[in-house]
Amino acid sequence: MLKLADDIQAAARECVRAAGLRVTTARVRVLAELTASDGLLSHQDIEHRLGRHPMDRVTLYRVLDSLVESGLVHRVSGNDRTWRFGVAHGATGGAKGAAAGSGPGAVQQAHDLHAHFQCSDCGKVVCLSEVAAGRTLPVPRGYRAESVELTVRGRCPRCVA
Amino acid sequence: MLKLADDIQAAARECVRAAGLRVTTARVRVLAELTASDGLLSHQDIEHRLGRHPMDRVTLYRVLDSLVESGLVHRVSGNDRTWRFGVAHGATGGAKGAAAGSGPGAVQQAHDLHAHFQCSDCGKVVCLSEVAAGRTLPVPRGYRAESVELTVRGRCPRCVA
DNA sequence: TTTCTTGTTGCAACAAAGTTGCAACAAGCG
DNA sequence: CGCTTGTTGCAACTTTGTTGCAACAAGAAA
Repeated sequence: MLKLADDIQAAARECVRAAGLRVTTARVRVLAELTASDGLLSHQDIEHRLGRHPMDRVTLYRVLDSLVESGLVHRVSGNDRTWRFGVAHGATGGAKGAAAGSGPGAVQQAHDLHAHFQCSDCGKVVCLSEVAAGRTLPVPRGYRAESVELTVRGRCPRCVA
Repeated sequence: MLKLADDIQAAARECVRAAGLRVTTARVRVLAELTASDGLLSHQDIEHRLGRHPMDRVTLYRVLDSLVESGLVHRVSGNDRTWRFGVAHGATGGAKGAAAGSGPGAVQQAHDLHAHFQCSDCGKVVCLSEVAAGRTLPVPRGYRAESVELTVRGRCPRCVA
């Protein structure tokens, strides 16, 4: 357990450095937390997970900003008006995969096609790995499409009951 | 022009009543404003459009709530963390064109497949009418899909330049 | 190791967005 | 016309995100 946590921590540190950012404890902790989670985390989720040794709200905002900007993390807005953050795949180099195997949702693709699932009950968001949606979509003339975001809404296993 | 505005107003009034809600000026004004707009409107947009004779912020929140709950209006969250509101298709029975009655019955339309376009520059959101996306999407086992939301991001005609 | 530079953190104060409780009011019904 | 009940507006509050600034630490160089 602690071993795994250390692995994630180390991988996170490596990622932060590789991204050309200064390796600060704040960044490493946040990235590690995101890596350890199975779903995307809201700002508040992260604050909770930091438990004791909390970090200033402002710092968390700025840390997330820097991680997103550097491409290590991506940001998704669910339909509940809150941002959620998750590690951009490829970023962690499989830090978690090494320990957990590549289960469902292990692969995330380019930013071009985000596919997510959000539970309409508990609000949890997870990445859907391989949803092949038509890449070319008809938009009215005059509009220029750049990317597509696809969100499936429904119940997660926990809330299906 | 004023004629058209009156038509929209009257149609809105009719819709509110058909939805089983009390016909109040606040509701009618908001619904008319949404009907008259070509794109979706944020909370703030609506406040602006109310111009003089503004309405209390709280009231606007509650009016929008009631309209959404009754199915007259639908709510979309763009990627800028704000909700936008638009008349649910079929709700106004084409009030913008012909203000006659489409009868009491045909009020609500399928929420199943929302397709929207959001300009990454100015943030404007419009409904894409006929985007046929595969209805069946593969979700991990244990999850139950209920609806799909599809958002295309790019540049609107005004921001393409 | 020590020192220096520069990006980062935490604090305080602020701004924006949304919610709650309550008294006054008006829509719809008889 | 008057009654009942849902609606409105106000004030106060909570949540969420931002800005300016002084203190601090990461990384590189001495």
